[in-house]
Amino acid sequence: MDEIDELLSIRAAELYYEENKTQDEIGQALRLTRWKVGRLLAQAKQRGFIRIEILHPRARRLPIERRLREERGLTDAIVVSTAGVHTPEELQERTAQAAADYLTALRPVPRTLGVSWGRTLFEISQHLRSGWATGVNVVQINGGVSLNRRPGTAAATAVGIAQKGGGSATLLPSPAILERLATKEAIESDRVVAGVIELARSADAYLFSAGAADHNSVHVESGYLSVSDVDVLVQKGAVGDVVGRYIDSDGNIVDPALDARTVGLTLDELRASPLAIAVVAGQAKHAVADAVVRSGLCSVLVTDEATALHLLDG
Amino acid sequence: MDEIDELLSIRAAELYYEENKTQDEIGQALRLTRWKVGRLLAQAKQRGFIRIEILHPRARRLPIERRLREERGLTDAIVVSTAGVHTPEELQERTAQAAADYLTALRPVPRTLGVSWGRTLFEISQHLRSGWATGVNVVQINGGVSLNRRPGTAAATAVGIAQKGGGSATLLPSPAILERLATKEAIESDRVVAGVIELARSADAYLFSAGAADHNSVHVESGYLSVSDVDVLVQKGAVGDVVGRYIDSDGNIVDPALDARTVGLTLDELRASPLAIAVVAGQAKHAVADAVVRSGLCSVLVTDEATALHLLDG
DNA sequence: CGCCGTCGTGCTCATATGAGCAGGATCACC
DNA sequence: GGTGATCCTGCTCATATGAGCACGACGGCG
Repeated sequence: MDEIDELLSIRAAELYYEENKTQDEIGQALRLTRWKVGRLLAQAKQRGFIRIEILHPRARRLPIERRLREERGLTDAIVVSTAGVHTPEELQERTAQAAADYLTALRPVPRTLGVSWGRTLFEISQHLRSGWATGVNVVQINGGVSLNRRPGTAAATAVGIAQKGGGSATLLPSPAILERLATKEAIESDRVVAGVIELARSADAYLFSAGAADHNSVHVESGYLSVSDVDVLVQKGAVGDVVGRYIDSDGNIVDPALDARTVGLTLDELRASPLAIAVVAGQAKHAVADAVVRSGLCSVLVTDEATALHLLDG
Repeated sequence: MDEIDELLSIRAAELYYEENKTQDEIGQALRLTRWKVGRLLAQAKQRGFIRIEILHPRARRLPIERRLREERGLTDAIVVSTAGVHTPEELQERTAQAAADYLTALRPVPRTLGVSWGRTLFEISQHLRSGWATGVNVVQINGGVSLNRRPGTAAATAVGIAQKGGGSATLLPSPAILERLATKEAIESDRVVAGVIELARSADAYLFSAGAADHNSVHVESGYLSVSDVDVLVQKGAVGDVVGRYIDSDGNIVDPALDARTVGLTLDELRASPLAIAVVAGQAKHAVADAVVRSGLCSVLVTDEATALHLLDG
C-alpha cells in the first residue's frame, strides 16, 4: 500500500505542479477523492519529493538563516542561494550584493562604521548605491597602506562606502603588519594613528570579511606575508585571518608574536561589539567561517548557502 | 519600478515557498496588499524565477511529453525526469522502468507483442512485474541467436516478458546478420523462420530500442559486426540501428547490401504498425532517437528528459 | 468471539487564492 | 494644457485548499 501511494503521490505531483491541474481534476484523473489527492501531495512534499528553488541572484535561503540564528546564536544571518551559480566569482558577487543590501536596510543607521579591507569589502563598496545612508562615517579598523600593485584599494573601499553613504572616511595610515614589534608600538603611539584606532573602537558597527589561510591571501599579495609564512601559520593550525589576525579553528590567535605586530582592532574588541557583520563566502573559506562563528567574532553573518550548511553540519 | 518589483517578487517567493507564509502575511511583512503579493508571485513564476522539480526515480515530465506529442506527431510519449540522476546507468534504469510501467498500463492489452532485444529490452523485461498482463504472446522481430559471452540474453528477454505476462514466447531462430545474402534468403525461406516472421508481422504492438552507431554497440559485442564495420557505417552517415538495421539521420537505410543480409521485420513494416513503442535513452543515443522519431519509426516514445529536449530543439 | 485502539476515509467548514472588474494615476501625444 | 490610451491598483466574488472531525474498517489481544 505504501509503494502504490508513493507512486500515486508522484503522479499527483506531476499533474499539480507541471500541469497546473486542481486537486479535484487530479482526483478525477486518478480516480481518487480530492482529499486523498491533497494528502498525497502533502506527503510528497513532506517526504522531500518536491523541490522548490528560487533561481535569482538575489535569492536568499530563509530557513537556513533561521537555523543559523537559532543554532549558532547569531543576531542575524543572510544566506544567499547558490542555485544556478557556476563560478566562485558569481558566488562572491551575490554575497557582496547581499551584504550591501543588508547595510542599506540596517536600522538604526550606524553613525560610525568600522570596516576592514580586502577583495570582499571592495566588492561590497562597489555594490552599494549612492545614498544608501545619510552621513555615515567610515573608519578603517586595521592597517592597510597597501604595498602592492593596486595601491589604494583599501582606501578606495572605505572612501567609497563613506561617499555613497553621504559621509567621510577616516583611514588608518599604517601597514597591516609591521616587521618589528617596536615599530608597531611606535606607530600605534603616533597621535594620528592612536586617534584613528580610538575612533574605530567607538564605532557603532563593524563590517569585515575573513581570509583563508592559503597562498591567495591578500596578505601574500600585498607583501605583508610570504608564502612560507603562510605555510608556517597553517602548520600551527591557522584556518584564516580576520582583520589581519590569524586564528585557528577555535578562533584563537595562532601566532601571538605575529599578532602583536599587527595593527588594528583586536579580536576581543570585535567580539565585544554588539554589531559585528562578517561577510564570508566560498568553498575556500568554510574553515575560517566556522572559526569566526564558533568563537563569536560576529553577531551577523552574510554568507552563501554551501558555507552556511557547512557551519550547520558540525 | 521594474527592478524593485523584481526584488520584491523574490522576497515574496522566499516567504511563500520557503517559509510557508500566506500571501496576506507576506503583504503585512512587505507592506503590500495581498493582491499585489499574489501578482508578484505570479510574475516570479512566469519569469521563470521559481523552479519546481519532482525528485523521484519514477517522476515524469508531462509538459515535455505533451510537446513531443504535439510537435513531433507521436501518439504517446513518456519522458522520465533526469533530476537527481548522476550516472548513465541510473538513467537507463529509470527509462526501462517507465517502459515497463507503460506496457503494464497499456489498454487494450496486446495479444501478440513483437520485441527486439538488447540491453534496454533486457532491462525492461526485468522491471516488469509478474502478472503485468494475462496471456500476451511475445514474438521476436529480429534475429538474435547470440554469438557472444552471454548467450541467451535475447531469448531471456522475450521469454521473461512473456512469462511475466502469462503467455509464451516465440523466438526467431536466426542470427541477426548473415554473412552472405544467399544464406539469409535461405534461412528466411525456412518454414519455421518464415512462420515466426509471419507471426511477427501480425503483432498488435512492437516494443524495441535503438542502438547508437559506436563501438559499444551490441552488434559489435555479439560479433555480428566488427569495429571497422561500424566505422564504415558511420562514414556513410549511420547514426544508429533499429532492429539491427542501420539508419542515417533521416531514417534511411545506410547500407542496402548489409540491410539485405539482416533478418527480421523491415523498417517499413515497423512504420506501418499502429503501435510501435521505441525506448531510447541516454546521451549517446540522441542522434538515433532523432532519426527514429523524425522518420516515423515509432508511434510511442519512451525516453529521458535530456534526449526529449534534444528532439525538440531541432 | 468480541472488544478496543489505530488508521485511513470522506465529510463540513474556515481560509487562502485566483479571476475579473471599475476607478484612478500616468504618460505620450496633440 | 487637454485628452485619450494604458497600466496599475484594490476591490468583489467564485473557487481551491487545508484543518479538523466523525465514521467505519482492520488487526491485535484478551
